[in-house]
Amino acid sequence: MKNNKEVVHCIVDYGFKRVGGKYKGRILWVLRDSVLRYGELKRAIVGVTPKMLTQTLRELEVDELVSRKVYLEVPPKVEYALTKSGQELIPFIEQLRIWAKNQMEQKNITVNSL
Amino acid sequence: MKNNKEVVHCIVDYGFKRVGGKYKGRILWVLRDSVLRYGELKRAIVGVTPKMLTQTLRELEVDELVSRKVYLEVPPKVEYALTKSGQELIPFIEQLRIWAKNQMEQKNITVNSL
DNA sequence: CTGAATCCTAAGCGATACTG
DNA sequence: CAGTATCGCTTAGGATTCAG
Repeated sequence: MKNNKEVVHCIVDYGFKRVGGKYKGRILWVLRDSVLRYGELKRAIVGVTPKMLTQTLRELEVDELVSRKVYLEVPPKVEYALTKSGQELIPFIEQLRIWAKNQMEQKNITVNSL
Repeated sequence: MKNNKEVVHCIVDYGFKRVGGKYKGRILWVLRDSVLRYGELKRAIVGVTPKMLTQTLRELEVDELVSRKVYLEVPPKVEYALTKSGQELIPFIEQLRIWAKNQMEQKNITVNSL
């Protein structure tokens, strides 16, 4: 049993808690313009384990940033998409991305391509 | 000795890593329009311990989001301020804050006032 | 006043195996 | 295909004390 009492100190705090953690930002970003299946997400988010992917998707679902649609087929098919709230987050992630891009160029940092 | 090899999977990942952690967002936000001394920051960021405050400020310094100015006086006086890169981050935090405010209103969430 | 040092806990995360 | 279950590690973070 998990104790879900989250202490929110201010509005900014609340906002960062929604998109914090190791994978949330990347997941929201890859879902920005396409609905993706579980396996597609798994391949897109390099390095994520099934456990963490599922866990993170559940949290995003609870916060209503991502929706989950199950197709009753064999083999199973599940699609993930941004909700309206999730989409509203994209422009701001885009800003962060532009900022990050500039920083990385200034500091000559390159992306780790496993 | 700490191993500083940070694995960056993509640009968005890099961006979130710069502002991630429990206090970075709040610190950047309170510094948005004022230069603050260590003690003032301590009072502003409710619940932070000196260890975490110092540690977080050091990380922000290394990333060059915050500058540290020491006055050689007795008693000591140290001022923290946003750098140019840090200031460039404010619009994005502001957007996130607006988004969070809407979310909290929709969900009837209130801020924890210790 | 502005921290540093130490010790400790919790939780986030990883690896692996298994299933309807 | 889309997940669970289990175990174990690592590290972020907390509590407290001390110091220039």
